[in-house]
Amino acid sequence: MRLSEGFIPTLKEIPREAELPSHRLMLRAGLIRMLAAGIYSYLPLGWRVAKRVITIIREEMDRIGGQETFLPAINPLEVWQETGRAADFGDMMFQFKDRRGRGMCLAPTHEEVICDLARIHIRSYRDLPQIWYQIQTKFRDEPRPRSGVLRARQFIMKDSYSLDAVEEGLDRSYQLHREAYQRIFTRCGLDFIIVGASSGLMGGSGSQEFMLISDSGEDTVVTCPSCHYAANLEVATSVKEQMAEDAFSGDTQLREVHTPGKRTVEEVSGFLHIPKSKLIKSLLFIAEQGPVMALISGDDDLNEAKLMTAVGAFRPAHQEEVRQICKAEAGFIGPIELEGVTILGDLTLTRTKGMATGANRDDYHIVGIDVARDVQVEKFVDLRIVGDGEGCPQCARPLKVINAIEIGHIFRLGTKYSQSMGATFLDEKGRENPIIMGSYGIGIGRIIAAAIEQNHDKNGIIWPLNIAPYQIHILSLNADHHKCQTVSEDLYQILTREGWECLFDDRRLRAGVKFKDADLLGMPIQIVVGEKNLAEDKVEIILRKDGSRKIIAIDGVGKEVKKILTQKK
RNA sequence: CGGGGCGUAGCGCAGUCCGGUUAGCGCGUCGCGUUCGGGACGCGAAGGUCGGGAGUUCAAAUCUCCCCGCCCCGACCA
Repeated sequence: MRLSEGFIPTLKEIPREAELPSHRLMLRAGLIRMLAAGIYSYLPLGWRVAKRVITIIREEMDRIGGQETFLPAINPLEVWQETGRAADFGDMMFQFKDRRGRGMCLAPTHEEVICDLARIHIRSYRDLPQIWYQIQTKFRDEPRPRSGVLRARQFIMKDSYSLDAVEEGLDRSYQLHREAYQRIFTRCGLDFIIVGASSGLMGGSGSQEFMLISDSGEDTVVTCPSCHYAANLEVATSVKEQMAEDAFSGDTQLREVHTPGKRTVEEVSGFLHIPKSKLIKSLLFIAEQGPVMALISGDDDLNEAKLMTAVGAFRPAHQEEVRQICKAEAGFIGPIELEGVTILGDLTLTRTKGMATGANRDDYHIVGIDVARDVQVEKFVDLRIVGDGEGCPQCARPLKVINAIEIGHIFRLGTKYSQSMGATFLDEKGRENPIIMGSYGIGIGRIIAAAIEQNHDKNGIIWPLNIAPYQIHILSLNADHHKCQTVSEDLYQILTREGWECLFDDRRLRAGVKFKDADLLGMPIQIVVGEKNLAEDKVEIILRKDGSRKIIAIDGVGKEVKKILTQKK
């Protein structure tokens, strides 16, 4: 492609709306343009990258026996009501009515559609296993789209679904995907880790995420530098060291103390002169089953994902509800002598003594609590957020808490969807069973953004070879210099004929502009054709990756390019 | 949804507090000339519903109210 003819609008100045390096560079290099919040057009260069990524994904999916389909982006709301996810997604789902008034939506994902196909066509265990996948635009009306293409409202996703007759089949399908994903991300030039994850709205018995470590990431993962433990913060666990000493002993004389106006852990701890770890934070939520109180140590924070796992969907109680249920203001509430509330305690509190918490009476706290003796805890579960430096649950060495970008997620769904939608098959003995499903997603836009996050410098993008929009960028430094023009033109023709994809900067612009654009656009190889070297029938080859330069004879270019591009593959 | 910021030429911004010439600057664009290996220079030109609406006023980019859009923090996030 000639830059003089191409639609590759580069930007010298940083667009105001962009903060992340990847977002800025995607705009500056002319890969994307925003149409509305979280809704982007892919321009020719960006789309070339997307197509490369898609090709890699397609090859690896086909390799594990995946069959590509193309499913509707518009779905009748009904199928989403069957599984209850219309309500789960709520405002996240774009909804509208067709002309007959039928409820429709833009699909945020496709389990329901797959399940519908499966219940119509899968009859026998002989029809299984299956892996169906698609590469499609998905829609989610994110409450807060941000970070460019990383959290968009319309985005391209590869999603696949495995259908199996038996649990071991799911294991195999899951494993196949895991391996395919590793190959996909490796081929895209990404440096990633795999972490244990929460299944969230998807349900199912377990999932893993493919994560790319980056300060720009919106996810938080916990990793152990000593062993292989790695988990999303939502599900991560740890060994909390510091509580050992005085946790299981202390004053157990139960009594109320006057704590006027002392509401927060800070205030109460300071006022009563007891460490924060001896306080119990009592947090009131309204779950579907009714009010729930979560108890955690005063020096911990509640992990809402874990609470969700324990009690299902919930929301914080409103002020009036707190007053009504606990007879006191938030800040003075506690689990003791509390009627009609399900009480969940964090594991670390199980046998603690000498604790303090709210008295369910304004301006009073209770001290001298022996949790086992005094608190009617329904069950003790892990509810706390892991902190940096806490002990690894596997090897006890200090954990690290870091930011990451989620680029893929694989779920063992089980029978959640097949059961609610009646997707069943007959097994060898003629019994009807629900199909066992898995679901596996990859965000194409996220791969692109993540690749840039991981591969750029102050001058621009540094494309990994396999997903670079072009492999070679030829710069003809002086359009008025005859030899410069003919030699660069020849190189462009020859290299293209040899099968390389070339971007050819033949514009009538100053050299500096071309250098800057070449660095910004980030093709792996730059071939500089300029007067100086042409005097000796030579051109310069620059590797974008490390800036290394080599001056070689014009007729040696083909060989040199081949050498560089094939050794990297 | 809560908090904050922003909206003026294609892009980046000044002007708004304290109303008053013809609304500016840099980059980009177009024309002519000089220049030509890391975002050149000179001369000339085009380009604006000052996000939208209503109001106050002799007079509104500027003040008031309402609305819209975008960004950031938080909540949320298969």
